Amino acid sequence: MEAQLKRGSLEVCVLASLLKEDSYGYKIIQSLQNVVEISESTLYPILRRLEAGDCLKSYSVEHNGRLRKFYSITEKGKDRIKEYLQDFQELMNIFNYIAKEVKDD
Amino acid sequence: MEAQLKRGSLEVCVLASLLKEDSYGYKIIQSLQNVVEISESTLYPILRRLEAGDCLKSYSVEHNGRLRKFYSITEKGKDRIKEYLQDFQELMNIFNYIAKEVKDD
DNA sequence: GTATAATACTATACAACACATAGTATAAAA
DNA sequence: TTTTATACTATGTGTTGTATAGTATTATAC
Repeated sequence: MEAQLKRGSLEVCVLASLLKEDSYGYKIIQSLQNVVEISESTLYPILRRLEAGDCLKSYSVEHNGRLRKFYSITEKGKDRIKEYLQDFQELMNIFNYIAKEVKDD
Repeated sequence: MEAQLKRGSLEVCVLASLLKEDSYGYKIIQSLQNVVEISESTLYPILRRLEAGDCLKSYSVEHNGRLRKFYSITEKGKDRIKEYLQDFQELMNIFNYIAKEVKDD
């Protein structure tokens, strides 16, 4: 899958993965494996950006002597998901147009 | 609509608009108005990129003393559209996952 | 008992692309 | 005669997915 097409969706995908329960970097990657392949170099910057934008809050929990950083979604994060779902309808318009032109050709 | 979400789709949208007949910048913007709002500053770079990538060919036609640049889609351009339609299925997976998580929450 | 894999991050840098802004220039319409 | 429509080019910016590299611990396999 072309990288450009994922733009805007990956962040929201990460947000959505935190709706049911808080999680941390490594586990998020695992839990999304069936949905989309997301590497560490993609995920961690996303987590930091989302936290900087108040869509996520984080707290650290000690685990085997090391700190594990957990993230939880905020109300703003939930709003962000809703906006995405609406925006995607517009993207579907574009997709439908392209599919139609191909079919008619 | 958030700009990032359009990434990768606009180019293909322009390609698809040229399937039925050749066209030129200004007219492409008009013909896509019902599908997606695309400005000059977005379209013209796209046309140049697509031509540089051999997805489009161009030729100039004199019109009212000025040259009007027409674009026609190439086989490579058509292949590009097909790839997009496939990639979009993967994007739908992401969307469906997000919608599901929201619903279950 | 040592090498490998899994866990769990941070930091730096790059490339693609949507879009803003500005500039150029002609023709038609008000 | 001023505005609107037509029809482009050029330059620069911000976002974001991803590559690469580095750090450090624990568990598993040979």
